[in-house]
Amino acid sequence: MAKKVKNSRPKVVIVLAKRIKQIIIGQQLVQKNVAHDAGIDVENLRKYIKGTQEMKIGMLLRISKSLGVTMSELLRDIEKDIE
Amino acid sequence: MAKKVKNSRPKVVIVLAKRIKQIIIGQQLVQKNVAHDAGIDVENLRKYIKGTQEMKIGMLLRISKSLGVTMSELLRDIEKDIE
DNA sequence: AAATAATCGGTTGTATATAACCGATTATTT
DNA sequence: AAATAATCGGTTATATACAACCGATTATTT
Repeated sequence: MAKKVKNSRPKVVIVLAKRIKQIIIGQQLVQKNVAHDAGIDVENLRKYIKGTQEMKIGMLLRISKSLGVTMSELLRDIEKDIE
Repeated sequence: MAKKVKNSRPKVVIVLAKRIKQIIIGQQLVQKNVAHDAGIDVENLRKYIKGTQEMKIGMLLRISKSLGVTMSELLRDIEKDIE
């Protein structure tokens, strides 16, 4: 049995991913453009959107900017969504 | 000539470090305790405080919690300090 | 229906985070 | 002044981020 339960991202990563996705959908952004604006490959952005890849602070800044929101806005009250 | 100019952390890392330090000083927190609460070695916390080490989102959450602030508060308007 | 774009889960290789630890130095407490 | 704690810049080893890319599948556009 392939026991590849490797989906153990911190919950904050998962919730952040959902928020990024909501912004993209809500503002009808195009992922390819968001990725380009953030200076990353769209396939890699997708991993952040799906929550399968955690990011560092520098990347959070790049992505939040390309989404047109501040990091603070992106993370507002996220602690409530995590517990 | 030892040309080790390796201090090229993203500016956001540097500014975040200053903010963490300000909170610790302002609230007269003890680094050793902050580190313990965050579940990290105090020497490693120091690197975040000095801005010599970038962190991932999960670590940001741990440290912000041990500082007694939310990530959103910690990052408020940080874009203005970076530019 | 065919063409095109988006999505998905994956890969490799390099850079970097993280945990744990260290000795020397500086700062604070006794 | 001596003892103790904090700071600093460093280390090693392992885990993981990131860039770049991929083929197959799904979704959308033509």
